[in-house]
Amino acid sequence: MQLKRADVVTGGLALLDAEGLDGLTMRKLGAHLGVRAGGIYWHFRNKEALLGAMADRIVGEVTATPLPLGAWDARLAEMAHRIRRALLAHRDGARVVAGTYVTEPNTVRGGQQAVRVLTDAGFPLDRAGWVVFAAMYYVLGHTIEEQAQRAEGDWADRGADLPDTELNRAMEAVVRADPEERFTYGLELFLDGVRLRLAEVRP
Amino acid sequence: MQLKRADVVTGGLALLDAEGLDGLTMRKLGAHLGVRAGGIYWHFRNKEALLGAMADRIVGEVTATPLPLGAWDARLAEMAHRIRRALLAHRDGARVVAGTYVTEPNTVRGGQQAVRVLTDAGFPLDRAGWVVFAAMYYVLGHTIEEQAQRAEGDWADRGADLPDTELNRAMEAVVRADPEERFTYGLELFLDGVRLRLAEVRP
DNA sequence: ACCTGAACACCGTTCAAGT
DNA sequence: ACCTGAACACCGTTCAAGT
Repeated sequence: MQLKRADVVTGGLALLDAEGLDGLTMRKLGAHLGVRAGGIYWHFRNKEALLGAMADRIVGEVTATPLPLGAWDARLAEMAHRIRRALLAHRDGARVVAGTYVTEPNTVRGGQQAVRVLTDAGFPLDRAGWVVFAAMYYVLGHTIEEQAQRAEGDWADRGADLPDTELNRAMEAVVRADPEERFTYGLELFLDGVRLRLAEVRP
Repeated sequence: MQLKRADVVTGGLALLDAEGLDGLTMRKLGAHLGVRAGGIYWHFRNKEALLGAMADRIVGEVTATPLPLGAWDARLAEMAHRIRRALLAHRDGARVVAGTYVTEPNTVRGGQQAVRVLTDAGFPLDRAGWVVFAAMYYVLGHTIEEQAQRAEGDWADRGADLPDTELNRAMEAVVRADPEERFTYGLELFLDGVRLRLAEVRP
């Protein structure tokens, strides 16, 4: 059976889960697919293009099922949580997605959906775009660190050589906290700002 | 003259500016320093450790000059802007810093300073840590994309193949907007949330 | 203490040639 | 159309040996 573009993406994600982003090489992927490394280049211009397609597949989970109806802020929060979960579903998923840019179909669809949630609520179109990008930066940053922490078991020891001051203990407590709760907290700070702006525009 | 740890970091940053993160190799850095690649390993355990030291030097700019006195939110905003500027001062600076973790001295000092700004304002210590990390995710995410955009001149063409709908034009307008203005807007959304939380705790 | 020389075990990418 | 074989130009890291 001949290889299709989608098979390469599927194989890439399987290899990603098995070896992580740093272990994802064209040679290993070729072996996994029963092909020499060079053969992949018939399907993808280069490794970056393949990673872009993988990223779009990961992000595709977000728009796979329709967003539940409800208040705009609940819908936006739901989207943010879905993105986080989609990224967490694959090893180094956040790093893969962070390294690619907006032009793939699922990513574009997701961005548009988020913008529409805001404009439907009365938010001006241009500022809605700014809000969506800003939120995405937060989600990516948070999840990248979550996965970095998950990868290295020795994260609890980070800063073990630091003096035991109240401040240092507070910093260490951050990385020991429940990631989901911490994610939600930061997301809500952000949404508070959006709510205020919306109240100004449409009182 | 013999090489010191600090010289390797300085040379690393010079090479980073010249070649970007992907062009920063141990061999090229060795050549730049008048040393074989292997020689660097006497000063740093591996490349990751070197990048960590470079990241801390970049971030060191933030605490180099004392924070002006004033309201807590103005001080926090000033720190965020300083971090952004420090990252922008070196090619791929944001990616370098995002790839390292909290334990280097300047990074720790900066984090502590930010936490103290919040606790001095009456914010509880543990939540202050959450806020500082969340803000850092936003700053890093924003600046990574800013620098990716700066690197590839063809960013304006991204999505040129997309249908010319109102939504797509809005998305494209985001990347064409003034980055500093966009950065400030997102930061303020975030600070609005913090202000609200502070008003709850200490009315 | 600080670095060289040389090797080890890899990379991404290209491209004539095969089927 | 789809892939092989083989090469090109690199990597990070290690380590005996030199000074």
